[in-house]
Amino acid sequence: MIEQLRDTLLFSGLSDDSWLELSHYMACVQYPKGTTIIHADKVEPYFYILQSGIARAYSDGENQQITFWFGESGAVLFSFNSYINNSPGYENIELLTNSTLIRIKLTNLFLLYKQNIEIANWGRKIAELELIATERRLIDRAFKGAAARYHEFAAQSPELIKRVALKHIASYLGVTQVTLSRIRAAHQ
Amino acid sequence: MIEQLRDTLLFSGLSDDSWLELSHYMACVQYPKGTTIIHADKVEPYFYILQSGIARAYSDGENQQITFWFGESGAVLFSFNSYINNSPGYENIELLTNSTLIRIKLTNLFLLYKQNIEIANWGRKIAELELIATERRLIDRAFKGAAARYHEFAAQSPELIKRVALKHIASYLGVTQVTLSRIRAAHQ
DNA sequence: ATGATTTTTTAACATTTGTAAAATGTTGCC
DNA sequence: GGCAACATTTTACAAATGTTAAAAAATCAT
Repeated sequence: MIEQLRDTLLFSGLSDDSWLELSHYMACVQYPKGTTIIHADKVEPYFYILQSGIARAYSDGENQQITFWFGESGAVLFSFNSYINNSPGYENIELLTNSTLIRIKLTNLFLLYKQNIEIANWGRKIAELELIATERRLIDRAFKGAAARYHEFAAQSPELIKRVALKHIASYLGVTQVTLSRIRAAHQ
Repeated sequence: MIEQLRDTLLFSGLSDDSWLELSHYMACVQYPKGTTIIHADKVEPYFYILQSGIARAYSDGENQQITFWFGESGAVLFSFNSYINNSPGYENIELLTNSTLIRIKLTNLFLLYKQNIEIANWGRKIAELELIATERRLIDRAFKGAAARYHEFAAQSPELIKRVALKHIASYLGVTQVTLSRIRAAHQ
C-alpha cells in the first residue's frame, strides 16, 4: 500500500534512503465517506496524503459554509495552522467518498525536517506548489467571470464535477448555488 | 546594511554559521520609485528581500491590470514561477517608492538549499507563511463583503492606504475603483 | 418500489457591482 | 503660478449576482 507511493511524482525527488526514512513513519488508514479528518479550532496532529478518494476543505461562517479546496488522489492534506504555526486551524476537511490515506505524525515529520535535508526540501516543495496553486486561484477570480471559472473547473476536474455536490462547487467557485445553476443552464 | 537583517524575524531561525553562509550571497541594491524588478513572461534570476519601500505585484489582462499583492519592508519578493518551476512568471513587481532591497541569485540559493539543512528549512518556512497568508485572503473574499475587506485592510496596513494609489487598492480588494469610492464615501 | 430527504433548478424581485463619461481634485513640472 | 497629466469621485444607467421561495429532480433508506 505504502510502497506504491514511492513511484509517484510527490516522492520522485527523494533518494531511496530518504524515502525509507520518511516511509518508516507512514501508516495507512481508511475512512468511510463523510468522515471529518481535520477539525476547525483543533490542533490536528497528522499530515495526510490522499491515496484514493475525494476530500474537501471548508470553513464555517455565520450562515454559510465555504468550500475552498478539493483534493483527489495524490493530494496532501493537513490543517494549515497546525502544520505551520502549531495552533488551532480554521478549516474542516471532510472525505466525500470512502478513502484511503497515508498519514504521518507531525511531530515525527518535524524531526525529519531537522535531520534530513532531502526531506526538508521535499517539505519545501510541497508548500511551494500549494502556494503557487492558491495564488493562481486568487488571480483567476479577478480575471475570469464565474461562468469561465466553472467551465475551466469542469474541464480540469471532470471527476469532481461528477461526484461532488454542486452546492460545494458553487462555493468553491465563489458564487451561490442559484448562480451556478444559471451558468449550467446557459450552456445546454 | 545587510548586517541589520540578521536580527529580523525572517532570519531568527538560523544559526550564526548558516546566517553567514546565506548572507555571503546577499547584495544590497537600491532602485527608484517606478522600477519594475520582476517582469512577467521572464525567468527572473533573483530572490529579493525588501528592506525599505513599498512594492506591488500585478498581472496584465486584456483590458485591466490586477494588483494581487503588496509588500512592505521585510517582505520577500520573487517571481513564483521562476522560483518554483524555473519557468517564466505571470507577475510584474513594481516598486511604488524608492526602495532598498537585498537580493540573492536563485542559482546560489538553490545550491544552499541542497547543502544546508537550516537554510532549506528557512526556505520551507517562507513558502509556508506565504501560503497561509494567500489562502486566508482567498477565504476572506468569500466571507466578507468588499466594504469589510477595505476597512480591515485600512486598519492593518495604514502605511499602504496612505501611500498607494486607490486604483491599486481597489483591484487588490477585488472591486472596481468606482465601488471603492462608494465604500469610502459611505463612512464619512 | 415507495416515501422521505436532499439536491438542483426555476422564478420573481432586490441589491450589489460594473461601465462609461463627466466633474472634481491632486501632483509635478516648466 | 499655471498648465498638463493623472487620480478620484460622482452620476446615470446596465448587467450580474444575490435572496427567497417554490417546484422539479435526484438520492437514500427501508
